[in-house]
Amino acid sequence: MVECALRLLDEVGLPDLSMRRLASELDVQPSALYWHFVNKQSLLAAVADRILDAVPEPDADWTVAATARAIRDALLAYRDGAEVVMSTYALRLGARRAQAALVASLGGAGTDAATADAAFEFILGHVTLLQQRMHAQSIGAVDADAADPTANADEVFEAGVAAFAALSASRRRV
Amino acid sequence: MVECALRLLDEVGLPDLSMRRLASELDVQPSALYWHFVNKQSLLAAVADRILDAVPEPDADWTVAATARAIRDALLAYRDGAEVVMSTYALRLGARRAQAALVASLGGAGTDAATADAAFEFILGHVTLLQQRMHAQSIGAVDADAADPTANADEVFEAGVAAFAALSASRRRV
DNA sequence: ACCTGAACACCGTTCAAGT
DNA sequence: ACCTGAACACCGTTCAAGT
Repeated sequence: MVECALRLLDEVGLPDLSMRRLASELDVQPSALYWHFVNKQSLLAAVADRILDAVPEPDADWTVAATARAIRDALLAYRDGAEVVMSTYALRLGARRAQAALVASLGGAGTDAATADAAFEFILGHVTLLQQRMHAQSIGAVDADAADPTANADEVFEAGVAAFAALSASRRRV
Repeated sequence: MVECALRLLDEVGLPDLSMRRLASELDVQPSALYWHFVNKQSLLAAVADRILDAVPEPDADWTVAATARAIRDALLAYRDGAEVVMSTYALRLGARRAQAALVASLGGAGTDAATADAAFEFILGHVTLLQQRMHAQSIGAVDADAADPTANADEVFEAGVAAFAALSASRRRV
């Protein structure tokens, strides 16, 4: 059922992922879904967890850049993946996993927890905006003369990662 | 009319900011709104621009930290402010203003544009998550024994800002 | 344990018609 | 130029009742 929701998300996007549509995809009445999940929020939280399952276990041998890229790629693997994770982040059902991976890469606990959180917030913001632009582009709701907005996404991402990696390196020197 | 939408947003939050509700607040039929805006998206884009109007003009004398804080505070000034800006960011109707301010603070054009974009993505991600947690808390949809999730938000924000400020400083040294 | 059927209180958007 | 009235095709969620 979460699998079906994940597949549907990738097909139609978050705005069109409705309980009714998911139900009909499962050949079931909409009300049937509420035996399995109390509401749509918790269904989406389960979907968000599944998306972040692709992030590898925390490992201190990974660089911040590598971990950041792994998280980014997990979010990019499904349409509107970042927005789903963001919208259910408050419930903290998954996410910890990704943050733990970042903490490990930053090389230490304690003082680096805040930096890991900040790095995670950057990644989520980055990918959400990127996926939004991808959608706007597919709709054609963008100036035709404007340059492909997703073209320099990698450059921006690397700039952000470089900032956090530099901070991490300077701390290690201390 | 945008003013009314802004006020309503702050009162009821983004999920409850419907065209129908806004219409009734204006003592008008819902269909009347569509003479002024083609759809809800463009109405929200206008609201997003209004939110970012509070960000000061680009000024090279401002530090990255100061500019970042100004943007954060503009987003925090209205309920769900960051989410509104994110959801309409693809259209690029405002946002440029905030990014220009960051570019100026980073002290230069060209090579720092990507860093400014990354910093902006961090701020948006940070505040979106913060406001989401604030909402979850007001609903009580969070473990009662968990520590106030907004408590260390400042620390996380400063850690992120420090990362971008450090990168900017090291570039200046070159 | 798991699902149906029917209802409740909503949505965004369109469009002829009014003034 | 600006708004109404009525409709269309949807929503999330609840709850008695079925099996």
